[in-house]
Amino acid sequence: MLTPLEFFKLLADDTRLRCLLLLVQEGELCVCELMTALDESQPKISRHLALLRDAKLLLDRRQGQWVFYRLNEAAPAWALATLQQACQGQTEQLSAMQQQLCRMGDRPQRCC
Amino acid sequence: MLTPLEFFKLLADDTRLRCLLLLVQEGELCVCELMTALDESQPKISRHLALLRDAKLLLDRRQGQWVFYRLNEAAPAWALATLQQACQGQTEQLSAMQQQLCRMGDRPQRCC
DNA sequence: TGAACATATATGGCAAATCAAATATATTGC
DNA sequence: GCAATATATTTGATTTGCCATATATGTTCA
Repeated sequence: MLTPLEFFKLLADDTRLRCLLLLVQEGELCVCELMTALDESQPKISRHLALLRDAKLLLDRRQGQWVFYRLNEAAPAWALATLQQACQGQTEQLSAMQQQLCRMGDRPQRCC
Repeated sequence: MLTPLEFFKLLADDTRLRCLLLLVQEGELCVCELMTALDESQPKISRHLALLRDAKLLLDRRQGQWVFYRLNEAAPAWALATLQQACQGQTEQLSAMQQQLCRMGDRPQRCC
């Protein structure tokens, strides 16, 4: 079970926090989309997503060559609420990342 | 201005998190009360409280030989809401600390 | 009054532990 | 083989705790 301390340690990193908040807004993104939106390297993104998945904050699914990550709605209610609220303290950075996403060409199709 | 990242870094430490959550519940406590409730050394408590005060999450006031700390209600709304919610993920640890407080003899009187 | 002492809190220095980035390499599916 | 993703290793930076000590307030008593 996720404790508040473990949860806040996961949020206390810029890369992980930006991944989480962007996923709160966008619903589901693959690693390459997160790389573009955050402008970070692939191993860096992948490693941090793995930590969030191990803590059961994120769920992943493979679709062809892509792995899509999304928020785990079964996470504790207090944790989900905190993520929602953090978006309000980060609006400008979030919209900058969303613009990066929109400019990205060849985004993978979602299905299933 | 406090960013979500800075805020979560402050919460990502057991001593600071327990201080904050206990202050959310109790309203105002001095250093020696926090030492008793958390069972931690005086320099450790003092140093972490100073970080929280520097970030303007806590306010302090001196009354005689004691320094009382309390939550800064002027902190960002999303931060205050997060603290409230974290209490819900920490109820058993919080009540254990409150019991420690109740057992403490010679607690300083508040005034002003 | 003021000297000596007690209590409460803060801080500086240092060693240990933790965390994150970069690079190289491995795996998986087409 | 290629594209997308995952993992291991090394290295460097940041954080934390502990100890000793400093400061600040209060008390006692001559």
